[in-house]
Amino acid sequence: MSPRNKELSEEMRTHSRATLIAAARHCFATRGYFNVRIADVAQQAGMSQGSIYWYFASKEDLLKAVLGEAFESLGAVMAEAAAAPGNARQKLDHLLSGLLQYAQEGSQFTSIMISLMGHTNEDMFARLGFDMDAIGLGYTESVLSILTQAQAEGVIPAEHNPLALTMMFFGLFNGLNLVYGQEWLSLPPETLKAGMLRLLGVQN
Amino acid sequence: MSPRNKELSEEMRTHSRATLIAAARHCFATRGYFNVRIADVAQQAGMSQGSIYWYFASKEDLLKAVLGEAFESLGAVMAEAAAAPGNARQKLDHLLSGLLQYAQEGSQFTSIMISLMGHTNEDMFARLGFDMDAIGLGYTESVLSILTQAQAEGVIPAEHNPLALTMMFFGLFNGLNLVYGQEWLSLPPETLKAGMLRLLGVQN
DNA sequence: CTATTGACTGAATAAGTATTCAATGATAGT
DNA sequence: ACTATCATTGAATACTTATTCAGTCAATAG
Repeated sequence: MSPRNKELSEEMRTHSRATLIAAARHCFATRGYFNVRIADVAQQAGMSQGSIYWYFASKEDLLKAVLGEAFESLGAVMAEAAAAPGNARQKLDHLLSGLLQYAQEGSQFTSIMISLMGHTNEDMFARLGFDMDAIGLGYTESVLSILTQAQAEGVIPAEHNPLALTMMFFGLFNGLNLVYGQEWLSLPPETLKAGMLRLLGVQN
Repeated sequence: MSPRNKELSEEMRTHSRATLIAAARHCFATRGYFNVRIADVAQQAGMSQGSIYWYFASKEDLLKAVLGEAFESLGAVMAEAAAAPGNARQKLDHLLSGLLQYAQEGSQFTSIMISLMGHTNEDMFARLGFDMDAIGLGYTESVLSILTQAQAEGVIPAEHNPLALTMMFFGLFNGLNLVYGQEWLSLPPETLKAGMLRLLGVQN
């Protein structure tokens, strides 16, 4: 009286779950959450609609899983740059490179976040269980710590307000994704980095 | 054998149509097109669902009316700055002031556009009858003309690529709206303008 | 007063889509 | 071989929501 052994079962489960999340990420990123049908995700994953409900309670629950990964990986990029050894200028380079790379590899994440951010369905994120203030604060703090170090080292003039710089920096990064999709990444990285550094007031 | 006279009828019509567009603009901007129900717009306008279909063929047709106004008014801001008299530096100031003012007064438009741009439902705009390439090009050209003049006048170093500057500029402006909603407008206008000018490589 | 027109209503309809669930298939211990 | 277990299926269900339409109302010319 026993079924498949534990290991295989576990393996199937993690595999299917990952397949579904990847399919959902792809669909949400390319067509936007509200334009994607559960049937689309199932087809993309090569599974049935019913299976989705074996792993996720609802379409929103699926979105939650996708977004969770997204927030985490973006946060990691920022935190890594802030924690990197070296002077402020090196950390800034680290941050810019990391974000450019993230924009290329993790472009699906950014697309999804953008497609949701536009919808000021205020409590959508809250309903999903995300504390956006806390998440945003985490990102902000990483960049802020680099900028204040840069001011201390005289790389950025002291008269600039670091919080304002951080906001503009995030605005620029997300805005390029918003307006130009992947297209902005075809600009030379040096041009992009130079622009971001100018925005931040970095003296060359 | 005759109804209400023409003038009154016409008046009712334009009034109701404007009311509906305003209601739709408000709803779309605050909750995002896909989260808004026709019933919501009707309630916001204080009219019945049926009335909407007296004036608009469909929900999309209503969106089209709202977006048409949006594109036009944003284009006007850019074109006005480009056509203003004076040197490049003055035109840049004109542009920045215009956009900041637009962001405050016409914030609903920007929110709606953002809520739609996120959805890479490629042909949505085309289905609505908008040629996005042409519209985007119009905006780009206005800014581009100012930037090339600025380079000719030595206000911006010649080594910068004006198209890249334009893209980053649009990215920054839209990104601030995307990430921070109206909140970014509480930063001092001088701080914002200074940041934008730095991004554009303007020498002070 | 009355007939005619056109704006307007809101309940009914039609379409679309998230979710459920009874049935199936696969596996492995007995 | 048998059976318990659990992932999986996909058609049926339940629900949401855009759209329709038969009818109401207000205004006015005759």
